[in-house]
Amino acid sequence: MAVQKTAEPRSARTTEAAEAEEAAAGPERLMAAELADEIEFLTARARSVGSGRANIALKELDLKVRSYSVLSLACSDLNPSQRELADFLSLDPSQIVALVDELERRGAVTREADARDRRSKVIAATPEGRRLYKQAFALVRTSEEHSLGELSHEERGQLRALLRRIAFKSAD
Amino acid sequence: MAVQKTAEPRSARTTEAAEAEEAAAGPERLMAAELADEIEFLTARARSVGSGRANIALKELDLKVRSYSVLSLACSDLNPSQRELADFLSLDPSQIVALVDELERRGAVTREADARDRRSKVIAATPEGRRLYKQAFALVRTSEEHSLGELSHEERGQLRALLRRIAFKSAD
DNA sequence: CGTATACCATTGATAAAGTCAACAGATTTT
DNA sequence: AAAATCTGTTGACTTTATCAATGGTATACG
Repeated sequence: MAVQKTAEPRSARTTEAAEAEEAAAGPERLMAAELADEIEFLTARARSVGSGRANIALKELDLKVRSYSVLSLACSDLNPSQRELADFLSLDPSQIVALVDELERRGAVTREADARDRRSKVIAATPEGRRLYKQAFALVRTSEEHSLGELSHEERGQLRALLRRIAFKSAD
Repeated sequence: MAVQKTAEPRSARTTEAAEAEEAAAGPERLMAAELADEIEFLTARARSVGSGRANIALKELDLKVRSYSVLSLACSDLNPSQRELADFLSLDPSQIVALVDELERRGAVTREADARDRRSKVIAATPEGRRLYKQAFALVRTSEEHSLGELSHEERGQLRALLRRIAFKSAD
């Protein structure tokens, strides 16, 4: 119904500018701006669309990328502590508390006191947590596939390697 | 359960590990986790550290990456409307209102009614806004330089190109 | 023509996320 | 043993995100 024709943005033939390119129209007319060359802006936008999509996909499991990330790390055999989760996920320790609370309430993870340092608690996934993770992983996988669809396997490798270097710069 | 094995958990100064470089220990023990291979996670973390640093740098001008981005686009000669800013920056239109309000209050940008479509307002930078942008750009530049320090010029080009493709996927 | 529909900027309400200080228990340092 | 540091936790508070509703404007359609 009523195809909204986007009303020819700003480049409407202004008598004089007739020969100009015929409106790249899209919402991406601004790609010509200087900002669009800044890697940090592109990173921010990429993550926005990516995690946005992932959140939608995860909704059917009542998860968000945040809780998914915690669950994922809990499923690793690395026995992360909450502090490590906070550092790794760039979150405040208090936010981890809430996320673990929720996952624990759902029976997906457990807090077990670390024998070596009784201050910290290691987060581990329950069998049920692992089942949940499997499903979530599949959804995220599909979502990511959708987001990175245009990139070849090799290009993804490049991108991953580059991002890893800026995401985990040594202390400074 | 009772996984007391797990090789070398956290500290445990096992006599033999002494010769190794004193534990890469860092908060990045978890890089071995599956999550660390997901591009979207890396993207999220990269933008977190990046915009975090940029925000700190911009504080001396009383700007944030958000307001800086708006200002930057206002300084382009593209005459963006608020709607376009919202789309481009992945923000809600109502957030743009607040950001433009602030910049306008500071005399950095103006809202001028679009002659072609009186619903929309084009955001343009004042001379003072351009001066402010110049300073901000320098700060962001330095900050970004600090974040991407390890990447060669060529690698930055690759990264930029790859990010652009996933940040601006056509509609879907 | 006029009316219905869609759009833009704006406001306001509400939820989610981020930031910070303080605190108890545990560990390390001195 | 005392001081200093760390971990998880709570709570207050700010910022950001999300969504519905509205007035003014433009387009579509009959």
